[in-house]
Amino acid sequence: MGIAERKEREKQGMKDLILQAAMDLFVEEGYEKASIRKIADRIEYSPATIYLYFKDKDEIFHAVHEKGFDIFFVRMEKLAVIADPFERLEKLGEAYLHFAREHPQLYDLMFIMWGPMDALKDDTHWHCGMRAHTALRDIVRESIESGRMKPMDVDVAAMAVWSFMHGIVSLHIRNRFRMCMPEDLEKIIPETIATMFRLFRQE
Amino acid sequence: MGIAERKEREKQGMKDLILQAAMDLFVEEGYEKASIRKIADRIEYSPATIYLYFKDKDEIFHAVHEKGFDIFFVRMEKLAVIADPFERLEKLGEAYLHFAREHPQLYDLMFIMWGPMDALKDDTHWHCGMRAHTALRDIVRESIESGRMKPMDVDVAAMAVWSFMHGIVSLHIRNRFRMCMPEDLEKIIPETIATMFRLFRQE
Amino acid sequence: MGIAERKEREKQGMKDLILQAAMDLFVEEGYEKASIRKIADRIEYSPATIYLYFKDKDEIFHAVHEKGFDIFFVRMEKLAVIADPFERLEKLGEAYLHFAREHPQLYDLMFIMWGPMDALKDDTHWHCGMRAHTALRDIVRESIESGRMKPMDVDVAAMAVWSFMHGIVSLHIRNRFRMCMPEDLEKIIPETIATMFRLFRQE
Amino acid sequence: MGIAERKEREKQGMKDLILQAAMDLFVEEGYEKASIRKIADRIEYSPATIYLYFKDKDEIFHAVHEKGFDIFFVRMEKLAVIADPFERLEKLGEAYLHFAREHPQLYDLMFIMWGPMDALKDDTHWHCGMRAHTALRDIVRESIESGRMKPMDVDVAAMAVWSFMHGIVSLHIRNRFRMCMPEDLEKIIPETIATMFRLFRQE
DNA sequence: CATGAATGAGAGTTCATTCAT
DNA sequence: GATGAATGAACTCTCATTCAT
Repeated sequence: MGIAERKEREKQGMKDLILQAAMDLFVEEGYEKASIRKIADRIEYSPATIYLYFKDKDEIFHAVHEKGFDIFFVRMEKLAVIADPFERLEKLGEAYLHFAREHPQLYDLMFIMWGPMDALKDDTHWHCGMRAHTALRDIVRESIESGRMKPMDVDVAAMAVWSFMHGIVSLHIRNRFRMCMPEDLEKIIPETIATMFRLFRQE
Repeated sequence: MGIAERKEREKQGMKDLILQAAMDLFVEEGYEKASIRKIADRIEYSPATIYLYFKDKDEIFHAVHEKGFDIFFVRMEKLAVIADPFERLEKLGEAYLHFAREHPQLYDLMFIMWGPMDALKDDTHWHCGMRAHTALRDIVRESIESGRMKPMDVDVAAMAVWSFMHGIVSLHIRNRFRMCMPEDLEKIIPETIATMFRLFRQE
Repeated sequence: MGIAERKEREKQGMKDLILQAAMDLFVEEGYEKASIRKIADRIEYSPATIYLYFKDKDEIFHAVHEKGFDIFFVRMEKLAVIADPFERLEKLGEAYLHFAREHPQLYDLMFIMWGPMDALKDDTHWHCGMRAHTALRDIVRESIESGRMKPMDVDVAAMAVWSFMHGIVSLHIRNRFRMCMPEDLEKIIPETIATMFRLFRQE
Repeated sequence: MGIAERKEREKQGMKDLILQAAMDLFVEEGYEKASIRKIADRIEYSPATIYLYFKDKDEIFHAVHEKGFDIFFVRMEKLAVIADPFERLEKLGEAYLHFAREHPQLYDLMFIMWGPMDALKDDTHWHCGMRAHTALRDIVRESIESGRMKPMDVDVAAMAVWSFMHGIVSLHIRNRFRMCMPEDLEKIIPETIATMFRLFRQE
């Protein structure tokens, strides 16, 4: 079994190598300009080799996408141990920020970038987004029901929280906060997030 | 002077014609897929003609960008007549949403898309962003000072408001709210915005 | 008007240049292997230039095709002056042979080669073939009705004549008569054709 | 000797397997579009395996070619039992038609297609053609000598018969008889062949 | 001023083929 | 004996851009 296993591991390793290079390129240049050739160049393989591991450009994009959500969900699920739902929501916000700062390229890909989105293959993407959104909604509902969060419509609250978090994170990683000095940003972003959650908290 | 003036006017007219077509195309197909040839076809000139008015595709991109901010600022300035600063802030939020929904690809271009930002040409972009941000900060400050908005750090509040508005608008535009039915979105988005502003209001 | 005319002539000249090179290649290497690049190389232009004159590879193929039939029909029509229908038929056979020997590549393309034949664009091809076949049928009918040709079903006779002529010509230009010395072929082919027509003649 | 023999048999078995798949593919998609990979897929071996049995695609082509002639000759030889030479000739015509209709792409490969005939490898092809032609000539000679066929030069007659048969069959196979309905073709083709032979017969 | 003509570069993709294992 | 992995070369086609006219 050793051989088959090793082969499998090597195959996965190659896929990962491609995905990493692809991700970098997608984020650096956007989906359209990131070419199979450039991906191949970067990992020092021939373009044809890419096609041994992925059917086409779309498939690469979706694979990177999925990989991003895998990491994302692992992070999210670690918060499940926090008993107080509102505290869980706050930590979720922090985790969201950290994820975005640690994997700005992935975040970009997952939540900002236009992909091919053929509707056909969109399933994965849609499913991941759905799952994340449902999780958020559940936490928000619990928070409100527990009386720790101001009473409001659950869907509205979930949309508000996600929108705010996405806004701050995406403006940040796309460098739209240039009016602040980087060292100030380091402080003001968490502060802004904290302030927002304070507004939602039921005192 | 008459001749030179007329020539200047004609030249500007041609530039506008090109920009309008370019904007439409960027809007319809995105930056990458909007080719010079397609722009030329649309205004029934030859591709070469475009180059008499703009150095390259980048320059068109930046000109469209600027034009977008022109439209944007005209909208914003109409709100100056509103006396109450917090009400002005709320209307600003509404105006922001309407701008984004009426010109989604323009919003995309201005606030989301990377574009070919060669540091060099980035000046314009930076300047526009700065101007918008300063305007927002002023309104926020006035709102807090007038006691109509909860007291908090001005920079934090400005960042919070902008982040939220950008977040909701960009998730919407880039189709990340697919979990809601379009007709529901129509209602829930304004509701969410209203809810957010209520949280900021000093009761 | 001079300028427009000259331009038109030059444009047609370029088209002809491309078509000539394309024809050579189609025949030398077959439709599949004849690439746009090779056509471009042969006329010492860039591949992209080809696309200024023809939409795609199909269009080139069909244009060559049409050109072939143009030449073909001019030849055929010259025979209309011959009063006796059966003699006209015999001369038609000779003309067919001469056309094939003078333009073996065109003949190949028109009557042997597989093209793309998308059914969609097949119209031209179909139409040309139809026209040629109808002309043949008319001559055959006249020949029989005039009593100069043995009485038989017109459709059968037309098919027989065409099949025979095509057979001998195509085996010839595709070099399937290698068992005969070239100088013998020169004699035996016309002789065989003459013999065939003698069989059809009503003595 | 047993082992070597078995190995040889197995090797031949594998070759046959490949050839069968190749033939099917050539038949279904034509030579150019039939890729080594597709052949390999079909027999569920890897593309590399093909190269253990055949040097390259050309060699496969020629082997299929030869196989085609094998089938062809088996058919032809079955007619040897017919005593009357002219009747044998007529049956040969019928057999030729049936072979072409049952294996149209094989016929195409053997008698129409250029293939990658490197002069070098052309030997086989030439030899097969020669053999077929000689057989035909012999039958024709016998027919004439027996007085059942009109007296004429043997070479001329052989060429005429083959040309006609090849013409009707190849126009049919390459879909140049589109002016007739398929169901009409079914009747008119055999009729035309019968008519032709009647012309050759000595009454 | 406007353009027709041209092109180099590059896109995604497929193929026949090789070779270490 | 069989193959997984790899690749160079080729494919059709589109693009931004230039330049002589």
